[in-house]
Amino acid sequence: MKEIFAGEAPPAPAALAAKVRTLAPSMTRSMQRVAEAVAGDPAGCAALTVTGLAELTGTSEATVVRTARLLGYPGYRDLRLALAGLAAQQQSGRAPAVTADIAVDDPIADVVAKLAYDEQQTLADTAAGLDTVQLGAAVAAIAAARRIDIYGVGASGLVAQDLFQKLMRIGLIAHAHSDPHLAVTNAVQLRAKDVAIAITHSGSTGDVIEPLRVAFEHGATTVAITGRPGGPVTQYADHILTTSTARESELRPAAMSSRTSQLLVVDCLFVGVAQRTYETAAPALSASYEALAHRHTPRGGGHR
Amino acid sequence: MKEIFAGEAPPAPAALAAKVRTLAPSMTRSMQRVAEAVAGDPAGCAALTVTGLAELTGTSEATVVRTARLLGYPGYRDLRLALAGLAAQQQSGRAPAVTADIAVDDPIADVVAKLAYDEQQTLADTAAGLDTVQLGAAVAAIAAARRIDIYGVGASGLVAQDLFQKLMRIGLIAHAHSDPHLAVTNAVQLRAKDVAIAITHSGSTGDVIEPLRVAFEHGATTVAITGRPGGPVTQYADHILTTSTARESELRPAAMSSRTSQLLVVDCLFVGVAQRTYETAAPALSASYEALAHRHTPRGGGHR
DNA sequence: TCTCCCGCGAAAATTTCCTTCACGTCATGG
DNA sequence: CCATGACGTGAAGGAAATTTTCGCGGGAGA
Repeated sequence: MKEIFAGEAPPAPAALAAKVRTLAPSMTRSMQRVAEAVAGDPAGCAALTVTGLAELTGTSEATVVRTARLLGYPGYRDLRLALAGLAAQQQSGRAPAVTADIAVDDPIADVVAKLAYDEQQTLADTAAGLDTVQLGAAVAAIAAARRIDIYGVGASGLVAQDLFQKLMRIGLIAHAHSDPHLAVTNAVQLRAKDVAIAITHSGSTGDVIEPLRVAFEHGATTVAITGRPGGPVTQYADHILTTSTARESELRPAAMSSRTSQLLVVDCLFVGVAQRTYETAAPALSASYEALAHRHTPRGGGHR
Repeated sequence: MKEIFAGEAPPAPAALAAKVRTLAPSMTRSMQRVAEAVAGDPAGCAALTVTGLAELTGTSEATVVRTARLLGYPGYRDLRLALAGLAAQQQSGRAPAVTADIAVDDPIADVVAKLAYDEQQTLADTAAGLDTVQLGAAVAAIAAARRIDIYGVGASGLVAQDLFQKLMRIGLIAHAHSDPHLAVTNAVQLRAKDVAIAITHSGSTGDVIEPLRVAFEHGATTVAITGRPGGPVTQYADHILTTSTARESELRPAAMSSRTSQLLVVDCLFVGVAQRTYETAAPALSASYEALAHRHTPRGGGHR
């Protein structure tokens, strides 16, 4: 007899390389070897059985299956199917144009091209890896919230500010906290139907986890935007939105691509909420637009 | 007796439908049913086991295997892999239909796709439209500056903050001002060899132009990051970096794409400067990385 | 009507996949 | 310093898939 399985995570088709990168930190050594092989040569691995892949990577079949599970598939068989699909895609599509790292002596034009390409890639990965169910749930919670608190420090703090500005513009009551103490003291005020959002790439930033935990324990709906879906922050999160992790280099800190990824997620949240609250959001948006108009000097003229 | 099969035809990747049609006449009735199902719904069939497909077509497993053989595959397993590949291909083929505007009733998945696509487009436009000569000059000025002041308000204020954080991380003396009064009072301090950067999408934000003008008149090198290369701000700018302007809509304020564009420019500036000051930038970067490690809760499952 | 041939599927045989369990290893805490 | 626990790991056994074998049954030709 067959049972329809109401899975929370539909397996990823093309977002596999991204998923590998995202989940790599939470993998064990052997699993990383398997994941690496899979990401490096999808076509080749698709031709192998569990046993074959286990031998190739010098691990056991159990490890291969475990890796497949971690990547979101029910078992190796399904990973293999996805692999075949991926292989076919990058076969037909243009070559994935391996992005060289940025070197110290790259001419400035190359820097621009590489950065733009990398960020585009990051966007594609993020979009592919984003769980729309979780996103929808988060949107619904935010749209219905009495009040929204957003936590982020460092580079993620700017993303938190960005979300705050956007939500405020459509008339929602939101706050962005970058001071951990104030964040915690404010989190205590949250109740059911309020929403708390934590933004942290590493998923283990204590200054951000702590207020989220408090909010969680006070019954608020909690959302985590993180690049590590298995990280500590997720244990207090009702909804988890995963950002993609691009490989970093010396001249290209992780903060750069994680920011791009986080901003896309934040934009999605915003547009989703704006859709749901269209009746009030639309007038609020145009009102704020109007209000700003007079701060623009029509010609470079003076001012105050 | 078993015959090693010296196949003249390696399995067909995408030409499956054609093959089915070609071989249909030489098939028995049951095999035709199987072939038809396979050609009609590759994705669906790829999800089925031999038994499943046999049941679906009202035939037996043996027949399914026979059909797979006839189509040129060693067995059903390989047919299934090819099917998965085919499905993935024709899935990706229908991607670029996302150019439409975001509507109020778009499902959340569409919102994600459209936003990602738009931002990718913005990045490409920005990279294409960026004047590398101006960029190089700005980089040189920043790398040699005694001090860097950055002006931005509203959404651009966050970009200013981002640049500030980055420059600070590589040991430069930078400030980001969002308070126009403080900005002006600080701009008075600037001298030759100092750099002032104004970030404004409209190019006519008085609060940002004013401090830039003061800096300009005090002999500092001035840079404008704007979407309007002819706007008022440019009359006080030694170097102009143009950001791209994507079309906006009701649900997608201009701030969204201008921010993406501005951030790319800022990243380019940063990497360029980091290259030029590599000797000091590299250690500073790793030092800041080290310093942050302590703020992460250890038990995250992380390595490295 | 009988016979031969071929399509067809049930069930055995085999491969592949998954699960369970026990053994190292490392880190923690006494 | 050793005891203790947690975890990563692979080996072996069990489940499920795939492939093969084999025999039934139906139709065409004689």
